[in-house]
Amino acid sequence: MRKTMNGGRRAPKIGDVARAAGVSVATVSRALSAPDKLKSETREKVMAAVAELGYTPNSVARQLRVGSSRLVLVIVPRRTNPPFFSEVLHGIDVTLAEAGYVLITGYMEGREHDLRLIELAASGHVAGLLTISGELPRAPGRSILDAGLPAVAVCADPKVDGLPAVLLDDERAAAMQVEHLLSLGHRRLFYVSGPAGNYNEVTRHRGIVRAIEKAGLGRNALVEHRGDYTFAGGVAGADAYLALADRPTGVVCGNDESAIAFVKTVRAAGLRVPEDLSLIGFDGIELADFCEPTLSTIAQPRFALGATGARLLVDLLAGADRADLLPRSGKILMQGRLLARDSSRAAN
Amino acid sequence: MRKTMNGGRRAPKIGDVARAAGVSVATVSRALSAPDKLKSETREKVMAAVAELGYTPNSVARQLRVGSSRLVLVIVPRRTNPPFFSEVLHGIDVTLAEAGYVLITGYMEGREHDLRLIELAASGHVAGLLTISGELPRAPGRSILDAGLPAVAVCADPKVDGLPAVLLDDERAAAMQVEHLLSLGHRRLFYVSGPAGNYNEVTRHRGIVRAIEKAGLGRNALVEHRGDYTFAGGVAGADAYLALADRPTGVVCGNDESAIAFVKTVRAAGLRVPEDLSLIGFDGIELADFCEPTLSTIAQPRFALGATGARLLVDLLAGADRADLLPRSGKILMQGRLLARDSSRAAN
DNA sequence: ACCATTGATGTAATCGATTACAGAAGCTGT
DNA sequence: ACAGCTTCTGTAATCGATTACATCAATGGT
Repeated sequence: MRKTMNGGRRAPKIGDVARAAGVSVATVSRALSAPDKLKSETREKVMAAVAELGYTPNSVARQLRVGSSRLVLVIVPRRTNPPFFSEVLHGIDVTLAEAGYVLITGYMEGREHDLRLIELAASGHVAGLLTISGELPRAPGRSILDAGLPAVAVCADPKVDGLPAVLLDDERAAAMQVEHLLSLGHRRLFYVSGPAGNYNEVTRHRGIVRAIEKAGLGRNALVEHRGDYTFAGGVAGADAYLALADRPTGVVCGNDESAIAFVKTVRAAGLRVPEDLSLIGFDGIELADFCEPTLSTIAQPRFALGATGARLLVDLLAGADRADLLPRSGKILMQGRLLARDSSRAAN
Repeated sequence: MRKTMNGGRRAPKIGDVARAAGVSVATVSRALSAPDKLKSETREKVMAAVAELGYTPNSVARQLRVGSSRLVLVIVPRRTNPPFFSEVLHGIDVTLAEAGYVLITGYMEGREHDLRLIELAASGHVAGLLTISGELPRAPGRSILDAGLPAVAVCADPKVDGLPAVLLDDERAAAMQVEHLLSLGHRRLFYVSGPAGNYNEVTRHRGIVRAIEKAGLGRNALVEHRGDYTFAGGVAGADAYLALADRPTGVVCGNDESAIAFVKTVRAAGLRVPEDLSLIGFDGIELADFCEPTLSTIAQPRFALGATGARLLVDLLAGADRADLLPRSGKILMQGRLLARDSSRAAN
């Protein structure tokens, strides 16, 4: 099989350009990477030959020689919320591109497959790593960090000790959910949580409890129900809510997906939102603005989370000192934004 | 800056392994790529040293030497439906991994950024290309195909002449929408289309018209409204529908998103689905099963589309003859599947 | 007129693997 | 014991760029 298909011509190499321009390969290389070291006359001669032949440097060879790559591998878990992460990826991509890097995504699927990602990282192709779930591919006796690549976690508490992270200030954001409902006059709240032990859940739960304490309400102002951030979990939460004798008028959901399921379920049971109960979600997904009624929620700064994480990695790759970029905790917290929409209104 | 962080040790090279095992570099290389050419005793000695040192071959060097890569670049347009494509990507990823390739995704953002992708392809890092929108990054005077990489389009009509493609049989699928509603006894249909000129729209429209003709109904059995596959387009379509004096009882939507918007809008106007009108969407997105009422639709075989496209590329990369893998049209068509749910029922 | 200095370019070593070829070792049959 | 094989392993060329160092020309100062 021919290696190239464009008319049988093989890709031009630096030597071809040198010959065409009547100079040495060193001069061609310099024309491309350090143009001001050349006499402008020579430079133009080389550039003309480059354009003429359609030369693109073979960056595999370049990488082998200089030992550094312009590729950043972003680890994306398979089981995740695509609309949410697509916007985070966008922020990462734009930031990396501005800094001259190329984003490549590696999906974590499972054991055998993930080994491939570890090898990719160890193989010298990749300059740095980002993970958007806090997790990294693992294999028995091997870690993707063995290769010594700089790495940053975005949007999640890193499962790896000491990994720098950029994430939402979950405690504050959850407090904002509570404060919103309390400010509307609701005095008792129902909470559909995330899965037990989950970092987001633990942190947000703390924010909720503290906000209630701070408002001077007792612990019985909060009725909790264990959810799991899924649609089905929202349905189950609503069923539990409907079964209560004395229902709180405010509902805090762990995310928008379960909030939408909650609304759908209580409406099917004859309750009206927001007339009978006010509800607030978490995440700010697109759908939250399309559903009926539109959903009050806390929007995560998705683009900014990705962009900030990527910026941090780029600075690390440039050799900046970790201590100069990060607080001692190793975590940069970003703030959520309250979107007050139709699913919440003043208690009567 | 130190290159590695794992205690200052640099990554072991093939020479280090050779020394540790007391053999030559050629033997180490063979132990890894052609184990049966070695005496088992030697092989085990080498493998022990490999494990001991935690050696991973530098695939940048390998690639430079052998001239072939195991990376496949998947071109993903930024403006696209993430939940839909994430499942397609999954199919691609699994298939490529089985064949020993690694998937990397490149997002198309716009001119300057896309140039980076062209350079990545020309740089020797990449073995082959997949596009999931039919489009490829372009820059003045350059095409990503100049590098001569094998390429395949999935899920879309290729905008590039002669690019092999794997896509849905849109004409048949659209005909299935019509047949479903006709079989339920609806005799007049309202159609919320996709944007004018769009390949999917043109092809599906043909399927709809032919299905109606085949049923012996006249052209006036179909009322058409120009949509654009968005939520807002669905709202506008519903408004047009509501303004009709004599409303058809069957509604065909170009996709699920606009179908959901349509339902929401007509219900707000007091109509009931499916009591007053039956409706069918297109795509089979998750949400179609969560909304109220659950949406009848045509599910695209998303995983299979990705897997089949990736399989095709892998075969091409292995040197298979294009003519042996593809029909003369250059397109492999896959069938949609009817999901009859609550939004459609027998006409009364 | 000559040496020192600067600037521009060329020569060749280098990155870390793969692999053609050569050479060594072990067998077999006579 | 030796030619003729086979089987295994080692030596060194190679992939295409970058870059340290060498070379050469031009310039300036005295």
